[in-house]
Amino acid sequence: MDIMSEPSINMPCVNISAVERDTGLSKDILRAWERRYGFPKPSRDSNGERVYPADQLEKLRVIRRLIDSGLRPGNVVSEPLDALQARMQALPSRAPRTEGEFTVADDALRLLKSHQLTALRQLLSQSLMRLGLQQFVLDVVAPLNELIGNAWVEGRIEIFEEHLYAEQLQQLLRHAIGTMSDAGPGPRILLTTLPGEQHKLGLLMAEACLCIEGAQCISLGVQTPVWDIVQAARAHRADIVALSYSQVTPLNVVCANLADLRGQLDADVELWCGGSLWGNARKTVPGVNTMAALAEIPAALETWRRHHAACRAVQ
Amino acid sequence: MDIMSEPSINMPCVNISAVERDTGLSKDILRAWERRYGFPKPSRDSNGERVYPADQLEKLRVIRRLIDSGLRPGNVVSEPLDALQARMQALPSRAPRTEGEFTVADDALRLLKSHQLTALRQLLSQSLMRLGLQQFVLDVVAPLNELIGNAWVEGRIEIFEEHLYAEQLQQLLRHAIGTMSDAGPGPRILLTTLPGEQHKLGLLMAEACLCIEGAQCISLGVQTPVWDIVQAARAHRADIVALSYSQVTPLNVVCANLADLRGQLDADVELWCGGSLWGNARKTVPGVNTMAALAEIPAALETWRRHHAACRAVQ
DNA sequence: TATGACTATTTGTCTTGGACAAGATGTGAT
DNA sequence: ATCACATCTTGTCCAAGACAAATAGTCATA
Repeated sequence: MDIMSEPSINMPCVNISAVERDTGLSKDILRAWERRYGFPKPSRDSNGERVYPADQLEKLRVIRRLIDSGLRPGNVVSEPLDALQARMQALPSRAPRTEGEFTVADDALRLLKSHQLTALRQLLSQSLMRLGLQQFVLDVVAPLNELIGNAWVEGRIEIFEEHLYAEQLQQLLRHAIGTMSDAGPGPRILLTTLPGEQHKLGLLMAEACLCIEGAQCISLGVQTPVWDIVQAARAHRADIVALSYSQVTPLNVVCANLADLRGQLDADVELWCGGSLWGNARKTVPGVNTMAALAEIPAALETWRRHHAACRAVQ
Repeated sequence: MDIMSEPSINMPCVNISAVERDTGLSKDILRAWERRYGFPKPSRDSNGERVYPADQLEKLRVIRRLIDSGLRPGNVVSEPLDALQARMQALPSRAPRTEGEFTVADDALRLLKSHQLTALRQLLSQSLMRLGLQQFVLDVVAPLNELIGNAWVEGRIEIFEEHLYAEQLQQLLRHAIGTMSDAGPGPRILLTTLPGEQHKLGLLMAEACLCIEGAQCISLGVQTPVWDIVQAARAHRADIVALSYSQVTPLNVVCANLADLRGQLDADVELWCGGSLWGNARKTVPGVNTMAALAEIPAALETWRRHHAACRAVQ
């Protein structure tokens, strides 16, 4: 008798910690949903502790994905599984343009989906060589990022595929940046993200664009606490602190953090913040230079250089 | 008035979630210790929620390390900080040899502390060229990691310095790995860490040692959920899934995760798990190959190759 | 002196039910 | 349309208790 063909009998049951691990939903959330929406509804073991069957875990994964794509728990948690799957199909797909420069990104996505890692690496590497780093970042990586992001919320690619993509691109960009001379005449720029922001790719893209323009980049990697950014800026006498954000962090949180950091940074250190979330943001923080796109970087650097030269002349 | 000389004024305060992130101690544990031992004793904000000052957080890190080394919470949590630091000194520190290979690590730490980034990069790069990748990883990076880790829990270096160090070393290792041919004849190895484990350096060190031995490494980066590891292993037909852990994750959690993953992975895929936490661990998980040090990797690969060749011969 | 069995203590994790603030949504006025 | 205000929603935190697994302590036996 095949053990795999009878899931309902041998259905593996797990405790609340395992569910937290597998779904990314905290214990508090799991208990709150059970109380409020009646799902999940785990059975209990001899000790009264929750035991989740595999099918509820599966449904939780679907719910997680729907919530990540913008739906609200109250609307989806209590619905049956087939209704949720129908909603998955009906998710709004953002107009996929298929213009000239985008074909590389499309090809890359196809290769990623079909797990042809070596070919993907080759395609990206060739594209980088052909276009040069700056154009590669602006015309290939940025659209590809968006493509991948869309595909993820629509459930067309898995998390591990997104991880894999990010890893490949990081290797490529890191390598390209590393081969440039690091003793540029430009400003000293401290690069990092604040706690909660894990996306390293945006940071690397910014670093690439800055290095090309001759800036001297010092990257702290991701998730540096505010206090440590302040200290690092002092220790390394940074002229500019540059942060990167993806869309996942709420705008209010970002603004609060920026205001906090601006208050603690020395006044003569500029604070730049990039990320696509500034595209349609009305909000602005005083003393912070926000950029919606990587393409704005060269102009910003030019402005800094002019301003800085003027200051020096005055002194 | 120098702001740096008065840490008690600008001492950053954090909530319980941040403490959980930084120390690896769960909210439940933090509350239980406060109830049982009277420490930590955070102040409360206007809403009655815990607010931990930086010095308590630092003490928690020291406590964490002492517990990991075998002491019990009841004996250390309620003791004053200086007594704990005295205990730290008395730890059976793995022979702080000051022999030849270690001087590089010492020099590197000095350069990091004095913010001489370029010199640090040069030192590490030269050391890599002189020793070769494998010996560099085993004899320089591993001890340096431990040095930095100790310095960090003892408050001798700042978080941003640790970030900076990790970033430099990642660049170096990534570059070195990238220049090797990636079409080795060895097993296909899927590399990643589980959610909660953010330390990428250990992963990179493992990747370096594996690639040198001719293995075909596919890195997913950090924090891949169990379910996605399983899918990735299938999609890329991995022979081995290799995980990396630093000390911050509790042994219990690690074992639970491993057992979970082992249960979901196909039976013919091996599961390897490396990390210094296996050094003094009595526990072992069935079906998981645990390694306390990177030096064990070549032998493990050799064993796999022999076993695999034998299996093929039988078929 | 070891080794094994048994008891006592320690310690991590789970439980319930309540609370609250920040975010999202709806509503009405300008 | 845009803004301010009121009203849900929802994630996170809290308290105090419970319990089982891990660990230490005790004692008897080989």
